[in-house]
Amino acid sequence: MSIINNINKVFDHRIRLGIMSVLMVNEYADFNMLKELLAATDGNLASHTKALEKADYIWVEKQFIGRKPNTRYATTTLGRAEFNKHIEALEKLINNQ
Amino acid sequence: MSIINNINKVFDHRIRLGIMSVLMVNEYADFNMLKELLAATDGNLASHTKALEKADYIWVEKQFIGRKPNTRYATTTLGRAEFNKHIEALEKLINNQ
DNA sequence: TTAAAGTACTTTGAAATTCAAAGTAAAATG
DNA sequence: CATTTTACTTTGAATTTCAAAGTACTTTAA
Repeated sequence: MSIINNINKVFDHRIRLGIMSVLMVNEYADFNMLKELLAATDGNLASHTKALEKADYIWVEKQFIGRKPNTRYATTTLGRAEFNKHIEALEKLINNQ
Repeated sequence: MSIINNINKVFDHRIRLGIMSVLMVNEYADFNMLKELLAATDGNLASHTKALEKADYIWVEKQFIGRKPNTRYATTTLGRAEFNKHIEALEKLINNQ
């Protein structure tokens, strides 16, 4: 078992780590909120949210606000658990291995 | 300025994060030590050390131990500084953004 | 009222990155 | 001395990342 064993590949990328960090403290965040907070381009953000969706770490809710489409994201139970595991592994790696 | 502004792209990958973590607490680590600690394949480890070298975050010393070649790595001053910045940014992101 | 510009995403495919298999060269083993 | 092992490096296929372009409206403005 290596020292990076519990570091989750899905959270390797800073944008995905950022999305999760936002969603750990906000019940929901919509596309534009994430886009602004992370300074990501549309296409880029879409692919990273899709990767987290595919892993079943976040889920997506599409609705209309007034006449405008709105896409918002939230963590799944699995996502929260995996994120916590990842953070713990990160701390262990950095502080004492 | 986004919430992931000081997250360093070079440290996004778990193997590179692992290499740096090892080298922050060990003055030197050789190829085989890193390979074992990180459970990486030869080619994979070589490309990640090369990436850190290219960024000037680590440097490489090639010597012979007895009759065998030995490649060992150590952090640069820049590497240590950038790693510390990264860790600080990670903590900020995870704990309060 | 309809043309132009903006919003909210999604799709696309080129570019960059990741990865392990294969290669190299010398050492150790039998 | 033939074979295997060690210590890496090279290679290029596979995967991932990225932003430009596309889609489907809505809003503004003439």
